[in-house]
Amino acid sequence: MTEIRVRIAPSPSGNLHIGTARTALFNYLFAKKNNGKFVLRIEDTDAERTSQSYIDNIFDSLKALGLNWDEGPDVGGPYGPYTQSERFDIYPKYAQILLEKGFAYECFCTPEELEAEKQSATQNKKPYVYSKKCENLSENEKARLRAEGRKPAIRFNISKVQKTFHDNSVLKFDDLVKGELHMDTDLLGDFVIMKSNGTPTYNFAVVIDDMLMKISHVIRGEDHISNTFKQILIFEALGAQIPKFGHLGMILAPDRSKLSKRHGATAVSEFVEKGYLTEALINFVALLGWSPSDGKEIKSIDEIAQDFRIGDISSSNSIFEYDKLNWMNSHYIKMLSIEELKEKLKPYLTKYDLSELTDAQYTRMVEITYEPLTLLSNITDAVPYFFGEDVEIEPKAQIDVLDTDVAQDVLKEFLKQAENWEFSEDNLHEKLEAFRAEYKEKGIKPKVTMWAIRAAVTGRTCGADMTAILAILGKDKVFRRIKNAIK
RNA sequence: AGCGGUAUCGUCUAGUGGUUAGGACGGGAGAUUCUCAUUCUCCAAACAGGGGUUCAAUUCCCCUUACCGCCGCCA
Repeated sequence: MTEIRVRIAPSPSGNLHIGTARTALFNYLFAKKNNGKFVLRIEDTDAERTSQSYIDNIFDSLKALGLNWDEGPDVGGPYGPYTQSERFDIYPKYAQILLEKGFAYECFCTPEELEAEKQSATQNKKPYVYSKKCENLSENEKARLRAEGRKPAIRFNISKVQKTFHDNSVLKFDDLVKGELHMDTDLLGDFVIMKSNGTPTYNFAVVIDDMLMKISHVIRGEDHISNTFKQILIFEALGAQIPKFGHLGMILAPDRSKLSKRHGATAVSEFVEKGYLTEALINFVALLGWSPSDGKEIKSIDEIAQDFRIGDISSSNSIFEYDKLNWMNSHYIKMLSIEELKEKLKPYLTKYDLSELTDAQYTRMVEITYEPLTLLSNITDAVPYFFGEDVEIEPKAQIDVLDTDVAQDVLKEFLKQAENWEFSEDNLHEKLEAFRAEYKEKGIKPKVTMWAIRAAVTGRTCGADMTAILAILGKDKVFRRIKNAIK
């Protein structure tokens, strides 16, 4: 039995996209489930669009998501290098083999000539297919063209290969997720495998690398289906073993267009900055197309791997809805321990002076404020009143609460009574309960009583547990703020 | 235009030749609470349309429609 080897092959022309992350995840899951290897390969044949910061971002994001690779540019492996730009000496050799076998030919067409072909095709409302006019150039003609200074590209001879290995022009393969797929290869057109500058095109480099790296299963987005037909033909022309293919539906934005910047975050790192937990991201994205056999949706990556069956992946596109992601994120936040939370929340509290709070106070603050968080970043706006001597009063709290006679009365009474209170949480809890009861006697709802205190102390009409807030702030600050609120 | 793919509540999905078509998010109602939130209970919400095949079709086949993707010396 041959080893299961899968790969994720991102192109570093941008930060790691959430869609790429999902593809990586499914590859990872497939490898884990089948005791296979998960390979990372960087596809940077287009130097123009590549940047080191993108490469770093891809590495960091994949790691953060827990999608650790067994072989890759940094960790190496038996089939390296794992960065295509470091493999440029490999591809021409195989192009040469194809040339010699007659499965490829040199093409001297200029961009202008090619453009003209395309133009006439669109004018005649026909799909564009390369004319093959360079297929049978004589050695003399090639020499003449070369003398003109023209550098040839190398094209793959589709029909020649198809005819050599198949009875008719239809090519079929069994897709792991979509079932049997077929295509009339006459419609494909002889595509370039080596550019005139000597670098390979995507379709060629992928095949050479997948072959050399002994990739057994290629799991990728369905936008690659038509490439797959071309790639299978290259495998055949080279006499190589053809991997199994599985094509995943795409992730679409809520408006059913491709998920892009204008829909919000697209890069994993952006989601993380916004305060999404990578565990939530992984869990959510796994549920796009895959569903657990026991119906329990909250699952760790390991649990998902256990239950993973590639054939059960939905073959349709799915829409990326924030509602569920947000719900899931808040769920994962609630599963964090307080110690973990204290650390993870710190990056979002830099605008405050945390040294104002003792560790015990900070702990308590986190305990009483984490529950409503959807994003870790929500903490920023949830806690300003824990810091500084005074507090900013929201207009709503001022007008609806503090400006009322009841509130003014409550505050004055509170000041009087609390003078002798010990500001421990237990004690406050007891005292406040009695305080509320007292006002309830007078026909003032508990809610109204507490609103007055809350508005004066926090500047808001809603927020965390009031007793704990008072205990954390301490008598001095609480009295100071209440006095400020009294007219 | 051509080619390929997909089609179950608004969204992610389960499921079956005979089911009250299930769950989750979101939405609505209520309970709890000092507020927001949490939690709990309940409710509404779907088999794209048309033909077949069959005793029976959401399920199998065909067509239509819609949507997505691909048609580069980008990946």
